[in-house]
Amino acid sequence: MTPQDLFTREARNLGKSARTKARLMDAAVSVFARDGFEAASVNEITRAAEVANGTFYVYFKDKDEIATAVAYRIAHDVVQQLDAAMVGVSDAVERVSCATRRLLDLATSTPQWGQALFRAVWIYNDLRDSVVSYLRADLERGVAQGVFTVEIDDFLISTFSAMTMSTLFRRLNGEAGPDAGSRVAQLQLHMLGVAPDVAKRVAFQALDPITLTMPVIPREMDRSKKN
Amino acid sequence: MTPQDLFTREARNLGKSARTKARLMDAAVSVFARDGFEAASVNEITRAAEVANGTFYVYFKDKDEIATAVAYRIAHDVVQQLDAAMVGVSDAVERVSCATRRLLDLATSTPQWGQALFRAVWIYNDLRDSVVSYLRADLERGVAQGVFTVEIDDFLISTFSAMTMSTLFRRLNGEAGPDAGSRVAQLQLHMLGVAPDVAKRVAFQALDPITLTMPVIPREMDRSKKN
DNA sequence: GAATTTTATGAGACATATGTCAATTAAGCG
DNA sequence: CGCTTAATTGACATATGTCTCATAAAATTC
Repeated sequence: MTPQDLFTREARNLGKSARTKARLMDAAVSVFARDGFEAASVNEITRAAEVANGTFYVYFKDKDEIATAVAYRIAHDVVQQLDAAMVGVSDAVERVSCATRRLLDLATSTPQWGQALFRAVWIYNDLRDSVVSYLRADLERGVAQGVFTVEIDDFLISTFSAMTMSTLFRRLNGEAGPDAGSRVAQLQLHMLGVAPDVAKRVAFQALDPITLTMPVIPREMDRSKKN
Repeated sequence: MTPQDLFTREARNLGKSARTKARLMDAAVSVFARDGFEAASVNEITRAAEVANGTFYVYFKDKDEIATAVAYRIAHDVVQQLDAAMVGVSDAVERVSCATRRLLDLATSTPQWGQALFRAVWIYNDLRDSVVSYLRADLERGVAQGVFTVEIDDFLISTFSAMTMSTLFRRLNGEAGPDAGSRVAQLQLHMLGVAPDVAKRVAFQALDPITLTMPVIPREMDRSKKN
């Protein structure tokens, strides 16, 4: 179990069944990250999880089921961490910039999750919507505050997200350096109509680092019925 | 043969071998567009081309070979058409806006090619570079003309392209309407530091429509040795 | 129109994936 | 410990895919 195996870590005090399921999900994350959703095979996942082929089907109906399970868990956890990292930031310009930078930091600090998140967002549209749901509010706040001078609609939001996601992609592939978050945030603010000097200052201001962590569930809670 | 079968059309006056190869390439385009590169199978391609399985291997070593052949041809043709559509446009702001809009128009006018182009650009990095090669020149021209106020480097160019490509993706999936080209061009100009009123005017100015067409090679030229 | 070269075919050897199931092993418990 | 239930296993039936090759069909040449 590597430090990347967050599900297994989370389940280490739970029953055997929960642990095996967690192992499968961690294995799925790394196989999806390496091969992509399409190319990944159930065999590859069970091999990575070090369980027999048949074990997989005890926990998941098929590849699609584990894919959605993993994708939604990752999206959920990332959104939660993002939310937590943003409490106390009220200025719209800062919030928008912060969200982009935090998302990139998080995804880069756990590359396999970052990869899986990236791939999942392309495939599951409603998942993408959930990841960017808070974005719309921040953008509209900025318009209300008079700092953004563009019309906020689905097109703008999609384009904005695409900028973030493409940066994530390049970051994960080593094509962009650690300042990529700040740089794309700056360009996004330009796009929204923020004055260049303000954009530069906010996008490059220092941010204390965070990493993706997961709760450890105590043994007592094992009573929750496993599916 | 549907009007989409551009390779077959181009090869209709050539020898049998060239025609069969063209049929395979057209079939590959539509299968790749429908299923993606990974999921596509040689069987599916030969079925679409209405040839036997073995015939495929006469012309291509494997799936990868036809994939690159198709991807590079499409990229090459699209770039060529794009170039042709831009002669006479010298203003940097107009050129940049025009290139984005034309690319989207082209790719949308032949959706299967658009899909294949989109997928290919994600997979073959050098191909992406070739598609955006002229972009750098136009961006630098704009800086020289004093109309763009950002630094032109790989990061900016990648982000810029990602905006175009994500729009292409949504356009092909019906998530964006015919004005998507103008809208994303406008946002790109904002990002580059162009004044909002200029950006709006240039991005939305009328453009006479073009569609993807291919040369018809006369029978005489059949002497070119087939690979 | 017969001979020769080019092109196309599809059966088949081999590989890998999916999902099921009867049998085996491990865990939990009084 | 012995019994019951939960968890795991891996062989197997089925399916799909890749690539080769001996052979057939078609086109070209003389």
